[in-house]
Amino acid sequence: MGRFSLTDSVLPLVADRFKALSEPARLALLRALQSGEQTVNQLVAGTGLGQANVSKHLQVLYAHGLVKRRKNGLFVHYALADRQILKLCELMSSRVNDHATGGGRAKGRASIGRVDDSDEVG
Amino acid sequence: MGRFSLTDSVLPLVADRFKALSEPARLALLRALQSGEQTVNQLVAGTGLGQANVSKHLQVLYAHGLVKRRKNGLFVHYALADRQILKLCELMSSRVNDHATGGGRAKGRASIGRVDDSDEVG
DNA sequence: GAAGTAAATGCCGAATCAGTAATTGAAATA
DNA sequence: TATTTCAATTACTGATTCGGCATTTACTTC
Repeated sequence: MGRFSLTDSVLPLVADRFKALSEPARLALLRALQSGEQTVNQLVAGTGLGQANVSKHLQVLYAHGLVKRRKNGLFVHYALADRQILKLCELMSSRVNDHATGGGRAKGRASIGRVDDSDEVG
Repeated sequence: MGRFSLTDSVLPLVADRFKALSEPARLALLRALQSGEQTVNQLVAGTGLGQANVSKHLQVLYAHGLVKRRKNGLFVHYALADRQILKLCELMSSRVNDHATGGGRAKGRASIGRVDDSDEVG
């Protein structure tokens, strides 16, 4: 197929994946899973979110392949599907730092390939 | 600061950034800007979206530092803020491929560091 | 100044989504 | 069997957001 994987047909799917990461609660869950798998109760305790809320967010993460789960008696242990997810989050986090701290003007960090800088509209 | 940039205070900001990418229309706009800067009208023609719609989505992208703009008379030219954005999208796109094609079971692609594989709940 | 074009904004209806409470389902235990 | 506990689901509410239409703003040209 094409050199660019961002075809029309996958746009909604990619958007959906990003949407799965567009909630602080879900990011908090992923972060909590950094150290290893945890039960729903542990995640509830660790994040301070409600049980139903955590459960629903976990369904979303699972449906999008961001976490996997393992059942053991009464408990369901959730874990990151892979570590690449955190990479994505941290990558975005550094972008946030760039934009928030510098207000857009690079401070010497990242900003690969500026296109043009003529003048900015107010 | 910590080794992990995903602190509590940045969670909402990171989530917001992901949310900015969680719309097919906005992804289509970013993709259209791959080849270089374009005016709003060009983007309207290229994406098939309405003018007001495009304009609003561009405001979102701009507010999050994903695109920059340059005014020239009547026209406003938009361009990608940097190429890293596309990297993020393509990274996510390949994840989508992984999950959609394989249904979760890795086909030999990616999937860095599986945590555990005991049994999955239905 | 009047007219025309490009882009942004305001308003509206429809749809989506987060959070909570209450209920249900599943599994261990008495 | 009855009870308890963990997790998932349902129903509901409030808030957000997308998209389109109409309008306004900014700028050029006549």
